[in-house]
Parts: sequence; structure tokens; C-alpha cells
Amino acid sequence: MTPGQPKWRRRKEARPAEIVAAALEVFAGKGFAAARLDDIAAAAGVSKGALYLYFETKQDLFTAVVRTAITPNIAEIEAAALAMDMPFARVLRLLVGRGADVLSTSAIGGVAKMVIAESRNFPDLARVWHDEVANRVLSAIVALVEKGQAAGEVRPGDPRGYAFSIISPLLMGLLWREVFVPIGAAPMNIRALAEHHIEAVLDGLLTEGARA
Amino acid sequence: MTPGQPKWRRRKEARPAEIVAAALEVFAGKGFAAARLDDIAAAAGVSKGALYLYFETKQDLFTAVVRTAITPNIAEIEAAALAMDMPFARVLRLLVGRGADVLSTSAIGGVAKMVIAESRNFPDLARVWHDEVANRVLSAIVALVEKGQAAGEVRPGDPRGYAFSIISPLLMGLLWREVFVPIGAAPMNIRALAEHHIEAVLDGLLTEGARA
DNA sequence: GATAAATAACTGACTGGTCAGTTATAAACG
DNA sequence: CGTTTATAACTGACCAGTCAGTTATTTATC
Repeated sequence: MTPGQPKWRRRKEARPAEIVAAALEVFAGKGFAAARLDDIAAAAGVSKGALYLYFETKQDLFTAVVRTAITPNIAEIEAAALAMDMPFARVLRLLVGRGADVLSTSAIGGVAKMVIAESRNFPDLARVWHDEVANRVLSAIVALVEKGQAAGEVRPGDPRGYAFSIISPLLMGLLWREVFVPIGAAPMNIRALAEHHIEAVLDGLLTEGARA
Repeated sequence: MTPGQPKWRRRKEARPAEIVAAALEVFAGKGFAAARLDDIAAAAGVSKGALYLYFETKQDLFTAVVRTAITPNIAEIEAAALAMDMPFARVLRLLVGRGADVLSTSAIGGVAKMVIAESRNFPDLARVWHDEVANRVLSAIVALVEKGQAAGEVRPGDPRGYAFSIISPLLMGLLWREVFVPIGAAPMNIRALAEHHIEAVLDGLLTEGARA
């Protein structure tokens, strides 16, 4: 037809990232088992065989997707948590706002869904998620709470429990959006939810002396 | 071998419940796609063919599992929420304690995991879960919050947002247990988490006048 | 700087195993 | 002995993973 246009190009550098991006979309949409490698290949604009030039197995590809999706943003928030030299409430508002934005923007929702779903079949993946995401975020908040307690701003009590109280609504909002909004439920404004929640929970966490 | 023992018995009444129970276990453990009908049949003590005497397809069986696992307990909590004629804080403590027990005991965790995972592939199921579980529980808490606001016990603000703040840590605790404890993470005491959380959030939700 | 040879990226048809669903047959029961 | 309940062998579709062949690109040669 058009002899000037080659059927394909050699793009060794760009392929892996493109394949992972395509795989993220398909995996997040249909889940690991229901995702067809042919679909992923088509979405990435390559043949199925090309997938195997860059990834050994379907599980390998899945692992790469998760690792790619999680690493960024975490370290940033983590570092920011303790560096800030402000009152507890102010730091928390800033961090939760930033966290809500990350959750709203990134593909973390779809990836989290997959990890929850496949945790039994992919223990390694669940461990990666635990060590590199869940525990890190939780620990950062725990450290923040402990700092607040040391300063007399936060009431005494298990910091880990408080950390749970702080972040859980954000994650539930995320899951709500992933699961129910496609079904036709009212859309979820995670940012607004986060801001509303943080005010409610702050008045509980702050001691009398730290209240405005 | 033992000619006195029949190879099998006709138990038309008992089979469906047994099959659903077996399916719940296998589905919850491995997810929908990875669950083999042979495994479910073996766990139920029947042949695969027998499954098809009671359920049309694998999806049918999956639907039955979800419907069976969700119905009980919900109505009970729902009714209790508004019937109680006590201060808001007291009702909430009782309800959340009861809810934590239900979450700890029942198989809701495994089912929730499945619904999250397969929401894209089973929109009908996600809708059932939304209408009959998520929204009902949330609405019950919303009604409770509104009642508390009307009585001047709860500070003003979006009741739905507060409901999210109240229940989310319970559900996150549940997911944490489902996903990370099998991986070797520290076990999760949902009851303790719930009690700790409710105190933290109550001091935020209560107006000055309603504080102890 | 044109042409040919060599290399490596990529394709797509194929296969071997798996598994949801079917059916021929048999055992229980009244 | 007729009907219902159950089994177990069977089938056909599906799909992850393979590989022999094709094509873009690079390197060597004149």
C-alpha cells in the first residue's frame, strides 16, 4: 500500500515503558487473570511475541507494573512529613491535601485493586506493596504523630492507631471511586473528602492546649 | 470395599448451602478466575457435575456466594442504629463495637476482596454490594449523625463525610488483615483498632456541649 | 555515498495444557 | 421400576508461551 511507511520500527528503549503503561491499563481494568496478553500487546502497539523480548512471563510483567506505579511520590511525601517545622495540624493538612492529589491523579487506585485481589496468588507482590507503600506511608504518619505527641500537640494514645484513623478515609474514598463510580454511583471528590475528614479528626487528635 | 456404605446420598436440600460455603472458601482464597470448579466441588464433597444441578454457571455460583455472605447482620445493625435512644457517642460506641465483631467473625473480608477485584468484570455484583451493603451501612451512619446534629450533639458538616470518617478505619483494618497478615505482617486487632479510633474521632465530632 | 552483508527487533501462526460446561451412565430412593 | 440425584468421562474453546521466519537498522566494503 504505502511502501514508504515501515510496518514497524525498532525502538528498543521505548518499548518496555510503553508495554508497562499498556499493561497497567489492561490489568487495572480487568484484573490479572482476565487480562489477555494479546490485549496488552495491542494496546502497546506491538505483537504478543514482542512482550516476551522484554518480560519473561505474565507475572513478571505484572510485577513490573506494580513496581513502576508505586515508587514515585512515596519518597517525596515521606521526606516532607518530618522535614516541615510547623504545628502538627498544619503539616497534616498539607500532607493529606498533597496525598489526596496524588491519589486522585495517579493510577494507584487500579494498582491497589490488583494487589488486594491477587495478594493470595502473588505473595511477593503483596510484600512489595506492604514494604514499599503501605508501611512506609503509615510509618511516616506515625512519626509525625509521635513528634506531635512529644510537642504536646497530640493527645496520648497508640500512634499507629491514629495513623490509621487519619489515612483510612482517603483510601476508602479511592476504593469507592474505583468500585462504585463505574457502576453509576455518585462521583467521589477525594480532595474534598480529605479536607472535611482531616478537620473532623484533628479536633479529636489535638489536645486542649493545641486547639485554635 | 465397604459395600454397606453407599457411594453417595441424595441430599437435595443440603447441597446448595454446602456448595455455596465451599465456593466462598475457594473464591475468597484464590479469587474468581483462579478458583477451579473442581476444587469447589471437592471441597463441597460432590462432583463437578453436581454443581450444575444447582447453579447454571460459575458466575451464578459467584453471585450466590456474595448474596449469601452479605444479607445477614446488615439489617440488624441498620435497625439498631436509629432505634437506640441514647446519646450519640454511646450509640456509636455500641454500633462500632458490634460492627467490629461482625467484621472479625464473618467472611465479609474475603467477599469484599472479591467484589473489589471483580467489580469491573461483574458490574451487577458491584451494584448489589453497593445497594445492599455499602450504601445501607453508610446511610445508617448518616442518619445517626443527622440525628446527633439535630440534637446538638454533633458539630455541623456533611454527614456523609463524617460517616466515611467513622467507618473507613474499620474497613481498612479488614483489608489490611486480608492482604498483609497472610504475608507475615503483624496481626490486626480490629476490635481494638475500632475502639481506639472511635474515641479519637468522637472528640472531633462532638460539639463542646456534648463533651464529657 | 551507494550497495551488500550482518545483526537484532519484531511478527504471527502454532501448540500444549487447562478448565468451564456437557452428557452418558449409574446409584439411590419411594 | 420410574424418577431423581449424582458421577465421571468427555469436549471444545481459550490462551500463555514458543519459534521459525520477516523486516528495520547498522556496519562493512568498494
